[in-house]
Amino acid sequence: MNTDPASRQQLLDNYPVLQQLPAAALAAIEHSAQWLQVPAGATLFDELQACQGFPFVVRGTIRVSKCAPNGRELPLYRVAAGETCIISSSCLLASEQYNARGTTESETLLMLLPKTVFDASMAEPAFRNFIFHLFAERIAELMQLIEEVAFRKLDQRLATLLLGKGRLLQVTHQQLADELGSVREMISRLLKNFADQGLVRLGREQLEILDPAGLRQLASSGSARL
Amino acid sequence: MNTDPASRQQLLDNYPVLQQLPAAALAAIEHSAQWLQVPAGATLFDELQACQGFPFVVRGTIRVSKCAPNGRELPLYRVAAGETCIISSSCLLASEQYNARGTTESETLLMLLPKTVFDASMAEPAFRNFIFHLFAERIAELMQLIEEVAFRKLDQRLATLLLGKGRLLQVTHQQLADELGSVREMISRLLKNFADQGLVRLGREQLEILDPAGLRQLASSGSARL
DNA sequence: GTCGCTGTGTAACCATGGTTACAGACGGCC
DNA sequence: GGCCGTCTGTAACCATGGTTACACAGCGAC
Repeated sequence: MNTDPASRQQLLDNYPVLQQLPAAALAAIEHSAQWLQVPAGATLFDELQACQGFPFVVRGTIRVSKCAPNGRELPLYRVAAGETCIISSSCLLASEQYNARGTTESETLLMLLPKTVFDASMAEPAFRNFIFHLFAERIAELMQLIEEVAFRKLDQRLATLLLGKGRLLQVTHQQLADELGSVREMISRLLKNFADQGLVRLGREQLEILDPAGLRQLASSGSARL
Repeated sequence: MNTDPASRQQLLDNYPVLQQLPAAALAAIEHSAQWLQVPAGATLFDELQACQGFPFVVRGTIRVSKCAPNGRELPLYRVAAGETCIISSSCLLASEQYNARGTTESETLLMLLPKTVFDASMAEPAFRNFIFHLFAERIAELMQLIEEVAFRKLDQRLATLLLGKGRLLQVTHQQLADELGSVREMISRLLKNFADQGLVRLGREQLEILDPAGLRQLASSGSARL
């Protein structure tokens, strides 16, 4: 198939497990895999769709999210280069339909492995272990997310979101809202609050963090609203 | 170790995968496993605790849930005989701490496999596949749960909960509240609503479903509150 | 410049659901 | 019967967060 050598090298660099496979197995994968170059914002898969194949992300990231009927959207996790999409794995293994949506966040290059070849590859211990360990790691993230949406308040979640991304963020309120499964107006409201308390300074499409410690405290404990 | 023959047979019946293992592997498991007979309501593991071992449930069920600081509790899933606990698997594989609580729902008999032996067993393809497939199946349930708590309203969730358990339920309002991560008063309120609409009839520690179709409709679509 | 798009500020309103605080009902036990 | 514990009913209140509806600011295209 179309195998641009540079991309192939990137694939192998990002997924070292592929080099641990027997030559024949790797050849089988490369022979039947389909390469896709996708622009930012494209929908790779959606709810109720059958899973076509297993994606290896070579460049870019995929954002996997649940969508509410009214258009709100809650991101579940992201798949960066070298990682795997547990929903895809899960669907392929259990032969189920997708139960979330996957969209590209930036221009993305991926190699798509057909279900039959994915199944065959699972016979390889190295490959199986690779998938398995990423599965295990992602579980904790999902648990964390459940706890977040079920029990934590929006201002706490927002504060958490703002932390650990440097002093100056280039984001719109809408993007923050999407990240939390909320709406723009709520974010504006809460951010204004934060600003009033001297925690942040607001600007068009940007946000300066003035008091990380204060934010951290707000994130973990009680709120101070409206 | 203490291996009551009847329990051993139950173990093998519930976990056929064990019989597919080489005799030596099974022997190793049986040799180092620890049997536990636990009363109902006992806490098997809790958040921030290291994972001691991998449980095979022979009789009874384990309820795994997230706990909010204020005492509210949201069940994530249950582990019945023959099933596995993905949090335990995940913790053992990733060497992480637990991030949820596990309690027995009834008197429970389980066989606990130490981490070292669990790791060793993962070398067996049959065992690995067994764990893996249950992993895959549980993922969808967790996604479903995230969608529930993030987007669905309490009356819809309650209606869903009531369905598919027969005409006459023996439950207290408190138990229903615990099942949904809510509080007793809300459940009473909503149930009274349901009763006013002729969907159910209420009684002490019991609940008769009069109009399953109506409930189903409410569960899937719009509400009618207060 | 001005048109128009995107992003922001803001206020009023409303739906949801949690909290507090009782009263009473049922049933078991003495 | 009387006492007590559990379960239920209910109402008032409040916090959270989503909805609606604007006004306006920044900025690029023309």
